[in-house]
Amino acid sequence: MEKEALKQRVQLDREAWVQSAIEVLAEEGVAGLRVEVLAKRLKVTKGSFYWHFQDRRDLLLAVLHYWKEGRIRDIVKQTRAQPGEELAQIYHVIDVYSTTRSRRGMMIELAVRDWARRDPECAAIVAEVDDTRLRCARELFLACGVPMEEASSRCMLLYAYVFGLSLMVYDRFDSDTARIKRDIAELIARSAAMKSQAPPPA
Amino acid sequence: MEKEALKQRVQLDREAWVQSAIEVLAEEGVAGLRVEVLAKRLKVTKGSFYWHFQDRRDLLLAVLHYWKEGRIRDIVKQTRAQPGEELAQIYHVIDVYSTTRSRRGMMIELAVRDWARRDPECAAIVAEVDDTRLRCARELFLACGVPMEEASSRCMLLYAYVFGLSLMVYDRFDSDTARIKRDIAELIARSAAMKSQAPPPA
DNA sequence: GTCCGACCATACGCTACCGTACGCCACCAT
DNA sequence: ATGGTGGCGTACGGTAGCGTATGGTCGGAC
Repeated sequence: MEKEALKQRVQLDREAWVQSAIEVLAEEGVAGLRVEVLAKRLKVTKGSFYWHFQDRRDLLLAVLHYWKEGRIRDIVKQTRAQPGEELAQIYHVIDVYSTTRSRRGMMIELAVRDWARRDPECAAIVAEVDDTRLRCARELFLACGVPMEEASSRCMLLYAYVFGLSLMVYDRFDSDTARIKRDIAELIARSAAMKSQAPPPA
Repeated sequence: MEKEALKQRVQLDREAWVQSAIEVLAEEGVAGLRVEVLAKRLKVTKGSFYWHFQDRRDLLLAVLHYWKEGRIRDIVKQTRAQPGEELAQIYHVIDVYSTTRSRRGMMIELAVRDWARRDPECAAIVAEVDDTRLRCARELFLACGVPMEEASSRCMLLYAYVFGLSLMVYDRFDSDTARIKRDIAELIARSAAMKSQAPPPA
């Protein structure tokens, strides 16, 4: 019998630590990601931690790679579209990132990016993820008939917008932020070069 | 005679501490903004710090308000345009934020925004700054003949874009990022509703 | 049964901080 | 000159966090 089935309190492995670390990362940022805090959250002591990890840096790098793998998996899944559905998929991508639905994911994203500003190793990971994101999104625009250079610009605008949006505090600016987001999605996704001019999704 | 003139080592005041704190903030983020580190940078001990400030929090709030005042001053200056020069001014604003020229200012901006994600008091300050920014930029669009709702959307897109852009690592994506930035500026600034269709600045 | 190794607890030294208490000194007004 | 005060240094207690050393426990292989 598999041990996971009956025992509530399974032995921890690296992945359990990493997943818990990502939780803390989302809530507190890298600076708040401390060994003893994490151990307390997992209801063990750091004796366990230093069994699974060389040191704190070892955990951080594991978190980074775990995050990268997950992101790239999600990206290729999100940017896969049936022929003819590419524009709708673009709208979907914008929607996913710009609404509060995926708040947790965005918190992690922002924490990692802030981290990357001061850690070259982290910046390299972010560079990989961004490169993948931009290329995948560009494919969608290209499939819609947008020429290469414009497609590059628009997908860059797309991601810069969604990340930047979650950095702003705009409650007081306009009462109808939903309309603004819809209009912006239009501006980003809709090109004069597109063949299909189907209306955006409701 | 004024004492500043001859003595290299002037007595420190609150503002000197705050300015130095903003330096550290840009380099290390709020988490790295420690009293004793700052004191060492100013070549004094923390005995001095606790003379000028109640505690660390007191400094942080002072930094926040100093930053806010500076931002709002810059914003109103940046969004002031001669009649007929409004579109050029929009391009200028995009340019200022999206190039590496004002790297230092952007580092502070990002540090403050990351800070705001976990500190409601900081978030309130950012909200004020964002509100001012958005309203001032909207005026520029309105002056260009863009209707209210579209002006709101475009200025929101503008700032979200410039902040988001500085979070991304896109070196590997395209060799000609300058062209991409120009094209994006076009997409953000140029509306079909505009009366004047003057070409963008070189 | 016993032995081994995976997993974890405990205890320790060390450093970086925070905040406080208090002492020192230069300078200014009287 | 002298006392007061602004500005800073010094010293201290306390906490949080990193990493190490070492011991305990429990399950499985034999």
